[in-house]
Amino acid sequence: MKPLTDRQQDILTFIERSLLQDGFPPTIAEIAAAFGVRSTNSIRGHLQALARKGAIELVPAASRGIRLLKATPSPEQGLPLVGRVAAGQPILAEEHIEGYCRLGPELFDHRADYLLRVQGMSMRDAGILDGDLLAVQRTPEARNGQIVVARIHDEATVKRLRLEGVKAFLEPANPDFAIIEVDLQREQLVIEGVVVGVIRSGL
Amino acid sequence: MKPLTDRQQDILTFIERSLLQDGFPPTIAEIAAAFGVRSTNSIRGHLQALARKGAIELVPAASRGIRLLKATPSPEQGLPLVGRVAAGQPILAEEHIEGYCRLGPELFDHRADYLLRVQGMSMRDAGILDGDLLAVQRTPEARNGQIVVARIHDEATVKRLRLEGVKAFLEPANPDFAIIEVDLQREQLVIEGVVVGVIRSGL
DNA sequence: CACTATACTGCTTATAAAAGCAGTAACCAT
DNA sequence: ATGGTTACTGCTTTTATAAGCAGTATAGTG
Repeated sequence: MKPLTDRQQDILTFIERSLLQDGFPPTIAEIAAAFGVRSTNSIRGHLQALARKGAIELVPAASRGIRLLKATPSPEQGLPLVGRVAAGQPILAEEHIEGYCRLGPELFDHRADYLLRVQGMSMRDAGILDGDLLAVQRTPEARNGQIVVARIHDEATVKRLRLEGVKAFLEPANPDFAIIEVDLQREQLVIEGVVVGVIRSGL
Repeated sequence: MKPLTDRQQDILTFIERSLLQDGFPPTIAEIAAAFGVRSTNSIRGHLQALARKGAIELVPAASRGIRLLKATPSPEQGLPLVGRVAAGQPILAEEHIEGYCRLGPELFDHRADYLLRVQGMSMRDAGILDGDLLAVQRTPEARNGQIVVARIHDEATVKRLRLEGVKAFLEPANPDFAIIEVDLQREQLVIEGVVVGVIRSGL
């Protein structure tokens, strides 16, 4: 991150204190008033600079649309919740992160690194339903029979892994879906992580 | 503090989650949109009720001027995890509490009060398996079709609730188990809470 | 020198958002 | 019945706020 100017640092500190005191971020006009500046435009420039440098995020057209990125208001921000995973992009790319869930990574038997929202019913019989959140541990290694997050043909999928010699099978837990067969000598199978837990909130 | 209505509780939870995800509170219009309500006025009423009951504070004439007063109930220790429930004893009796799980009660669509460990496979087809943790909201009211924690003959059980006149049916989600029929005129059915989420950690 | 970044003034404009007013309807308690 | 609370619709008005445009001044840099 590029270094902040003194003025930018002061403004950032003011935003953090406002957030703690008021419970919500200040408006641009409030910042200007606090610094004795008569024009909001100056502050806007500073905010845009802070956004460029990655210190904050500005939500367009939203009042008080300032989001602190680096400084976490609560010490533990929780696990990142990943939504749709686009083809050809890493899972933890920032644009996929829908939010953060405050839960301890040690809640599960194995440490979870992030949460992934399930799409579809292909793992129904394993008790994994559409819309569930999967707690995923980020690891390239998976054992036979584990439920994994795999990437095949640039598409992310959740299946049970079965390894037999040079072939890998990605087995759904639902007879309505087909087993995906991968010839490891010709195709690439990337294991993004193993599923260590399930969370369902839509009840 | 006066008890909140279901609607008020839902809105409070939504505000908490917005705050965690966005970094600032929602506008009244955003809350209305999230709940599919066409008039912002209804939400204003709810917010004023929440302010009257001391759950939030409203900053007049300020956009997103919602301040949470009651910080999340157990910020440090998390939700209590209840193990086996003995006959004739309240669920949250201290001797049943196995431990505390560090997760925010606002993680689920409705606020969870405690976690309960599932015994048996009677709700298998609802994606609830043996050993899962259920997030339970403590309420004596349940709607038709909700999965509830009920107490019948001094024994706690998790089933889907179906109400038909003076009879209540506790339906398992597994053809291997029998439906429990309760005549409300002769027997007492105590609803301990409704299931608002599922957590599975043994994967 | 031209060129860029920082830091500001002083307006205007568009819109986001709170606040107000007048209703309807259901439910509950007295 | 009567009043209170909850829960909503559908408008209008007012103000809070972001965003845009046109400038000024200072300092550093190749």
